[in-house]
Amino acid sequence: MFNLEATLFCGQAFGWKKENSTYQAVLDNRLITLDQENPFSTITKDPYLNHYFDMEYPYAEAESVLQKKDSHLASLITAHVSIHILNQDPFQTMISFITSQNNTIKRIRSLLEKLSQQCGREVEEGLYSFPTADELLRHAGEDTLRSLGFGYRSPYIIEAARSHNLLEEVARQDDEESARTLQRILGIGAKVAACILLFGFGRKDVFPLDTWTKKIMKKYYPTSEPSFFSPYGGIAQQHLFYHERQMIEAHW
DNA sequence: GGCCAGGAGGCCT
DNA sequence: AGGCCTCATGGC
Repeated sequence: MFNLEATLFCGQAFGWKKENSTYQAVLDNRLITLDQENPFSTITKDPYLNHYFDMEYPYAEAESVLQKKDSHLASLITAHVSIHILNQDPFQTMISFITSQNNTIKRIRSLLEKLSQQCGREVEEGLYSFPTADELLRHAGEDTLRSLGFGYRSPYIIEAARSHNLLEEVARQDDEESARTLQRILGIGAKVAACILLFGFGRKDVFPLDTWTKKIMKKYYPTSEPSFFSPYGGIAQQHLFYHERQMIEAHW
């Protein structure tokens, strides 16, 4: 059991939709439908979903270590129950977080959906898979991406698709070296590289530093660095980020 | 209500 | 330090 809502909508994945009383996404050319009331039986029965939702990772232990480290995080983890880090496809993760730069979650979701419609396969009426690198390059050039609204990120996405073979190297390298490898791709800097490693390669100790998490560090941990949360920086970051987003949404 | 800056989970030059 | 695509948002 974990917090599915937080896991799906706290900014690590952009393809899930809340539809009637279900959550839906296309994963690996398959339409996945989870019942909001009872999603976990579906997940645990399906080996693919079991891995996608990272059910094999010992979250209880990681959370316990983080809770002992600091009281702020302790209360957040207690409140959130458990947020999992999804094992997403590395290529999809790379394109998604290139798209995310200087952008809002709403627009990121919309852009990636358009990209899937343009380049992916229609798995069910109106529902498209996320394209592979080859599919993307076959069905879209820089001009197509610009017309879809990707703006200056368009050449970055083409470049990343052409460089998708680097992802195999990344998988074999440690956190620091793999971050450097990713940053060889035009349009990928330190922040986007960190997101790809955490959300596409399960690197639980990578802590993406962006405008939000920098503010969070300044506010709650003015004398600490993200390495304070090691070896679970990525998990800590999810709880800190999710909480800060909640505060803003609650303000409405 | 309409207009217009400044910002949005960065990165490049 | 500035510029970049585009769009939703808030301030006048």
